[in-house]
Amino acid sequence: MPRVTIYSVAQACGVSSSTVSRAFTRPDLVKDSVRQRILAAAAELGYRPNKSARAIATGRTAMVGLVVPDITNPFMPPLVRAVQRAAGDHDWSVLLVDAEEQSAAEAELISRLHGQVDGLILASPRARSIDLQNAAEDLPCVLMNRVIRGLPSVVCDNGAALAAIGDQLVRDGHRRVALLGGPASSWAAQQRARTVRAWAARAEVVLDELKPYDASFDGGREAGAALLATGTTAAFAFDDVMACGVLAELASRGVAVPGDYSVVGCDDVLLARMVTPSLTTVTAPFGELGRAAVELLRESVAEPEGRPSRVTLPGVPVTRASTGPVAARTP
Amino acid sequence: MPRVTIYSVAQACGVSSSTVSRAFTRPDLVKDSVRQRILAAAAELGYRPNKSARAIATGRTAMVGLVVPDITNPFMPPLVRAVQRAAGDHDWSVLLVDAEEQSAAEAELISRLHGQVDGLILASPRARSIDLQNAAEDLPCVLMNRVIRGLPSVVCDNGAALAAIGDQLVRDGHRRVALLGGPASSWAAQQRARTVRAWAARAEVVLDELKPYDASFDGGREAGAALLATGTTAAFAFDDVMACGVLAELASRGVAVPGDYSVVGCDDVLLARMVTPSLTTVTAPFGELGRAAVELLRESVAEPEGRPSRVTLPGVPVTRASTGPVAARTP
DNA sequence: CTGAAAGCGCTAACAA
DNA sequence: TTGTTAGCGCTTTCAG
Repeated sequence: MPRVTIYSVAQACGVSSSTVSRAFTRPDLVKDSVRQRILAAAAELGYRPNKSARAIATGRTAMVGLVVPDITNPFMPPLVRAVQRAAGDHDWSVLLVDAEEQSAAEAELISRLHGQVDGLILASPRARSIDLQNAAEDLPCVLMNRVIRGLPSVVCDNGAALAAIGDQLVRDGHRRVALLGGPASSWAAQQRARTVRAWAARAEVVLDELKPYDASFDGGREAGAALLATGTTAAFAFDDVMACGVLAELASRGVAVPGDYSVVGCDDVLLARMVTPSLTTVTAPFGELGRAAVELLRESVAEPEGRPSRVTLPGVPVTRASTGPVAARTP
Repeated sequence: MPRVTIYSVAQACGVSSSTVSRAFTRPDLVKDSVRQRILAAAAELGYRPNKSARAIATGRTAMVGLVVPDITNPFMPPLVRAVQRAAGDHDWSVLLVDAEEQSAAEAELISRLHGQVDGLILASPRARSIDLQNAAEDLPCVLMNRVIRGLPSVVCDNGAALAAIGDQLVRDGHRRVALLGGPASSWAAQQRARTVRAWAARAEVVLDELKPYDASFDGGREAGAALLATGTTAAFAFDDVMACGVLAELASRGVAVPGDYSVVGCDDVLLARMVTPSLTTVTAPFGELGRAAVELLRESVAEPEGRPSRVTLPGVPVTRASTGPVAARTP
């Protein structure tokens, strides 16, 4: 069974291969009647344009590389979905690369993608800025959840949402809250810490910044244990996963949430709804983040030398069951 | 800056382009000294083989399509990672396609991949068997967690593990347990139901099969509510996600787990450790599942007409905090 | 609006 | 062991 190509279709229609090609890529250049005939014959024969051939002829692969530091982090799947959907809207396929938490390996993985994809979306990359900048020399790149000089990026600004949740805490009587920072090297962690600090200053709340914990469930457990010694009545965790660890630790120590202690997460991953109590957190606009990233990447592909854009999307506060009024001190 | 191709490298070395090509693809056919020279020049010039060109010349894209029904299901990320790692070991890239829970769309998505990938791994596909069989006509396919006549597949057998957990339940005094089946159309759900039934018969335990619930957190909540009316003291949930829903519902109704009721999940996704109490469940051997799938796919690509193999890997029981002895009836 | 022809970068006989 | 020569399937000038 010989493969069906533009030539088979052309022959079947009595036109030249170029006309068939045009019928698919520049339909406006082909007379209506002819185009119809071609499309019909193509469908009939089961013709599928060969992507590789097209790629080699045009220099475009119609693929975008999506590099994630850790696909098992619940933040990623919704993001992957969003990116993929947005990419699909432009007939781009997504080549997924999971760095398996090896930040040092990211650069290497990225360089492997060269020539295979038209551009890269780097979701919360952990590699060194310099390596990322180098990677971007070769290939259009868009960052998500990180900002690096000279590169386009889309980030989520949780400042207002965290402040709103903080204000509610204050109304609930909390006067002293803890901040559980994420890894010091994480851009998002720095960002969130900064906005929480700013809020605390404004709200005249005492903020206890605990040492950075790992952005993981176990990191959260550690943090949860440490929390108890602080005299705080509420905590902002770096993200939902860490917050879950805090919840688990508090539960194991018989501390009631939100009765005795309030916990705030961030990102609103699926998990946030699944734990008991469900987490008060900040919903990341996954869909829009993905769309924006793809949009920026298209710009960057179209105009590699253009000035890098930055898109900032606000997170949305959601109050659930992990926060509440400070318990009346019953001695 | 002209792109660097085998020709640039050839010229730089004073050899022909084919020799350069060989130096990369069939190094054994090139004299050592020459190969060294070529590799050095290539590195110097920053040569990267163009995948599309190679694909069009060889008919192989070195890509595998990984189709998942729902990337946000926590079962998938570890599987994606495993497949990707195994694929990478053979220098295959992974094109990820998330069907976004639209089982009807799967077939369409699959057919889009035709020509773009050398083969397909379909993880827990929900499309109709006939559509999947048709897809496989065009393209080597391997199924995961589903068995369809004529297609190679790798599945996880949780029978022994579930039985072991069940036996422990019996030792803990449980005499009547519930089975929360997943969606009736799910192969895995049928499979699990079957093995639990078999165990119950053997163990002489009364099994209450509740109507199929959605394999989701909310499905689990519903199930949890229904459970209370059954007179059972323990339940096998279809998977961990559903089990989490059950936990949440029981918690909200003041039912202590495992004090008043025991809950068993399945798969051991990250989530299983994060909930309180942590879930007794069956660990799926993700790494091996991924490796096996890639291995079968390679066979299938090499020998499209070969008899389809089947690999079955056993799940491993893990006892955590969601199961325990039946509470003494205190009237 | 359509066809002829020249590549895109690489591989794979076939010769040498 | 190496070079020559055709392609792979598609796009894209350039003529017509």
